[in-house]
Amino acid sequence: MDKKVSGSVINRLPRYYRHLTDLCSSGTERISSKELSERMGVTASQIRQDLNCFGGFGQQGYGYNVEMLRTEIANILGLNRGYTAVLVGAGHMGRTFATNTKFESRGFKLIGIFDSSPEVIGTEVSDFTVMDYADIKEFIDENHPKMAILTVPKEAMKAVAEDLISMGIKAFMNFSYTELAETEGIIVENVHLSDSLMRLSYKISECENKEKLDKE
Amino acid sequence: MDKKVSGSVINRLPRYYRHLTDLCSSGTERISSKELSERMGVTASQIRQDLNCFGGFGQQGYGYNVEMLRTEIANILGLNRGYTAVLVGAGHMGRTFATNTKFESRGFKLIGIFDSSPEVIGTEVSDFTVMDYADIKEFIDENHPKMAILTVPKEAMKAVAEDLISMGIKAFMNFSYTELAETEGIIVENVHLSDSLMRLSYKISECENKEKLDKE
DNA sequence: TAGATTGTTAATCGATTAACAATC
DNA sequence: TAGATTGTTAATCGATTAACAATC
Repeated sequence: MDKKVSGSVINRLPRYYRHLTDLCSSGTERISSKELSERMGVTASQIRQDLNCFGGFGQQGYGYNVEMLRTEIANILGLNRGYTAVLVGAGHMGRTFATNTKFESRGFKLIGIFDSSPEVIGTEVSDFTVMDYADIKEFIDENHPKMAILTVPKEAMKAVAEDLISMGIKAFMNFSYTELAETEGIIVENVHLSDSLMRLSYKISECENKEKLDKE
Repeated sequence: MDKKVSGSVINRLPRYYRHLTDLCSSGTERISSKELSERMGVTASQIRQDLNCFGGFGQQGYGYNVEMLRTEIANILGLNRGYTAVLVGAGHMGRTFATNTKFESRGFKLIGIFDSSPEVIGTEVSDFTVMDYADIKEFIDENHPKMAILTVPKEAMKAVAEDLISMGIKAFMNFSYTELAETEGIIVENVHLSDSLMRLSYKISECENKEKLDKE
């Protein structure tokens, strides 16, 4: 029925959700695509086009009900599903992500944290006791987590990913510098913080070059 | 002279850099756009188009020299500039980012870490002693950092950003859930980890829906 | 009813891909 | 020289914007 929704639209959905959440908590009841577009710095046309990929959530002459639209987007994103997740690698990044992330309101439920280093196994991370990676197969066979968060060193990433794929995990969030390729049937979201840093570096250089040119 | 390079091209540059770094360390000397395209899962055409925004780095009949191309991209990204950076907010995320990030090879040099909480001020984070945020103006006036990394709670983000802008900071990397708008003359790179999580949630739901349909 | 704003179609713009002459 | 592969132009494709009839 629905034709495939483009990647650009999907990438914008979390941003809509974020802005609608803000509007909700500031008590706004209704908003027009025009008002929202001004807040977000996009065109009203784009907002209407994007939303209409999923259905007609607005009302002519009125606009959109903020709370209703927020709920619709949450459903589209699957934020109500509570997919189970395990986190592998309880180093700095793993501990931070496990501690800071509101999994429940982002579509997931964290159910276990694993590491292979003896100094880390058994330590506490935000309500969890870090388990031995050697026991992960048993855990997966029992609990069937939907997703794995990989916060392991980049040298280990590929082996761990293959390992987990062989145990039936089909979705990954990968924080390591090396990227995990999206192969058949496997869903991957790569997070590369250093890419963001490099993009920022580019923008600063570009800006400096422009200033230099302006002076001439 | 150069016309404006599109955002899509810039977004891909760090990925090229990453792959070229891998090729370098595996000792590969030359690569054709075709080979690289297969490794990266993009078209050879796109690679050639992208690179030619910045110059002709290849040689007909030969391809590209890996090391030379990597250096060129590093220069384009400004990774050799060592822009000075301060980090504000030494909570979990701040400490992790300060510790895990290879600033030197990503265009930056971290020169100071700040926080406003008395329990955190004075503690050590990877070679740095956390300084009192109350003293940041003095520090900025003296050292003129180019960029600030914001790892503060979302409630504090906007006030801190305005504060720092008034002290002359023009570029930000923002980790807080609330986004920092790109206003005139201010460069911003927003990193929203929960957006990535939501995108992954979408992809998993989409995939499940498809499976369900296939069964019918 | 009159005004506002949607949903949707059509027009425009930009990005990606294909093709090929230039040339190492 | 012959083969390979670039740089670049032209063709295609997709995404964004504009416009407007439908309708609350």
